[in-house]
Amino acid sequence: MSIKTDSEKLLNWYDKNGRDLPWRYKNGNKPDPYVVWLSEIMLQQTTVAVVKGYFSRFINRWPTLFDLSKASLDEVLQEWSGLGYYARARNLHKCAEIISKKYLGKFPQNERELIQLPGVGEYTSAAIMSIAFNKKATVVDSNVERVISRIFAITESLPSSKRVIRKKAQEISPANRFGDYSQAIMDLGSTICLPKTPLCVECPWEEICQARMKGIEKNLPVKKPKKPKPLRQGICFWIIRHDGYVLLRKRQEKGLLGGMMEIPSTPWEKNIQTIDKAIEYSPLRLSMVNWSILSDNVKHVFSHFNLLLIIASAKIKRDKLEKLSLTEDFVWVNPNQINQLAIPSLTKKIARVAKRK
DNA sequence: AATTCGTGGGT
DNA sequence: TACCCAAGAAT
Repeated sequence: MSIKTDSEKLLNWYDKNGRDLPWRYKNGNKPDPYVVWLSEIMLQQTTVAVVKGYFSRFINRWPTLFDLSKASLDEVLQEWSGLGYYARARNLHKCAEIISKKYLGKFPQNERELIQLPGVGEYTSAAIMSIAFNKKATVVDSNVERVISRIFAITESLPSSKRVIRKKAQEISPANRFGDYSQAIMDLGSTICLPKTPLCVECPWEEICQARMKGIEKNLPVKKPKKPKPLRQGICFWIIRHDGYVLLRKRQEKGLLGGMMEIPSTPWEKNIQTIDKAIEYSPLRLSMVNWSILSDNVKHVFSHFNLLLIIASAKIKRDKLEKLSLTEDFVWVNPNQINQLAIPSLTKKIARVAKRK
């Protein structure tokens, strides 16, 4: 097998069949490192279909890295709302400041410095190197893992096969057009070398694919079975002030949904508390209000657990309000403006159910 | 090495 | 419906 002609075959296929994506530079135009970086951060563990809208809104609001570096973290989190993995948004904000101040607005052009930036790991540094600067670097994302596993019929399971995969991916990388090649092999994975039903007859690498020769392409890559998601449960508190405003709370900066606004709730645990016990976690005392339990629950799926929330609703009277001592992470919000805040999808979901009650 | 980090499209 | 999966990073 000739490595040179194989990479050329893929590049020829890419020239005709490469995807038309909003962040991708058109013929002749030089890529903007800011655009490459922003899109790559958004695309981490996130589908193209979902990213498109977010990318468009970010670029419209902050056309350059310098614009983004002047935004507050809360503004960035608002715009990131619903995209998930919010540490990405926190790191994005931090990284923008580093690039604008330490690097005077220019991304460094070597992997050693790129990988030190917050939110930039092995994959993303290689993506920026190759796509933004057309320098030699091997991207290994889940597309590449699938393509390489099949081309070389690697039957060792992920993630332990990652080292072999990386080695093979580096061996077959070309001697030029580094950016195009990175995008080409990922396009191949996302449009031809599909997880369930690979379209081998359309694949420029059909003849060299060892898994195809053995007829095992659909079974690769082998993945270690994932463990089941446990169920966590809780009770959240929809607290309505006399003027209709609702009480929200900002979550701590780190960890799950860090820095995002939430409906106050009990902790989320394996066993649900009794209502009386749960209300002890509420910002309000039982004596101050009458709680009603909504008939509709909220189910939500996180990356590593399922959540079931019961909604307890209460209206607080004007004369009780002054007895309320709220720490500064609490805020009263117009329920019709909740969607403009830095909220995760869970908060949006709870609010939708609670408002239609 | 194994966990923790969201969400929604596709099947 | 219930899975699978996604241009992964940080710890």
